[in-house]
Amino acid sequence: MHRLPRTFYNRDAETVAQELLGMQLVRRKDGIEIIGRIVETEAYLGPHDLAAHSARDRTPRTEVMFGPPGYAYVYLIYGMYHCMNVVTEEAGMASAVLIRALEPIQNISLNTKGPGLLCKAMGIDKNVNGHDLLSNDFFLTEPPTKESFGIIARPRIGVDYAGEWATKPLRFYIADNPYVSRK
DNA sequence: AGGATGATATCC
DNA sequence: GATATCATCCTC
Repeated sequence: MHRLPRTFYNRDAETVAQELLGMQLVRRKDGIEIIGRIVETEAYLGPHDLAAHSARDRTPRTEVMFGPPGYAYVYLIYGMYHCMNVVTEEAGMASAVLIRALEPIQNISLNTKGPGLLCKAMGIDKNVNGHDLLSNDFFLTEPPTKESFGIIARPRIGVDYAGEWATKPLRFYIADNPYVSRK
């Protein structure tokens, strides 16, 4: 199995968000290999993107977003759920891609339709914030067999506060996939 | 439509 | 130190 290289992540978030569709997220935990296929993502472009966490000042929470590409940015939301992002672009460019839904591939029994639920299903929490995604226990790969699919672009979810940025089509999902969180 | 639930940012 | 806010999900 071949991990995605650092150069994959060192591109603009909009491109990475689309190319992550169909890729597999692998997590090795307690001797078990958990695998999910990414079916839905959202791009957060940087400080100029009013929906991105990095649009506010650089803080301890968002520090990872400002770092080099290929690292996990994980944070607690609404006191109960975690959200997982992949940091994109070179250090200093605070952009990232939110993983919003997975199709279960291996060792997943819980619901993975939604950013909070997929983190719960894969055992992703703040302990892996800042984790290198070119590591041996938490990484992304290309699927063994490549399949073609349509990509749908829609406005991002839960960012109504972001003015004109709320309506930009930066949410991407695989057409007709039953594991997308919502249409 | 409203509640759970707590870290974080932003005020005083 | 206090409070408003949240890139969510579930139940009613």
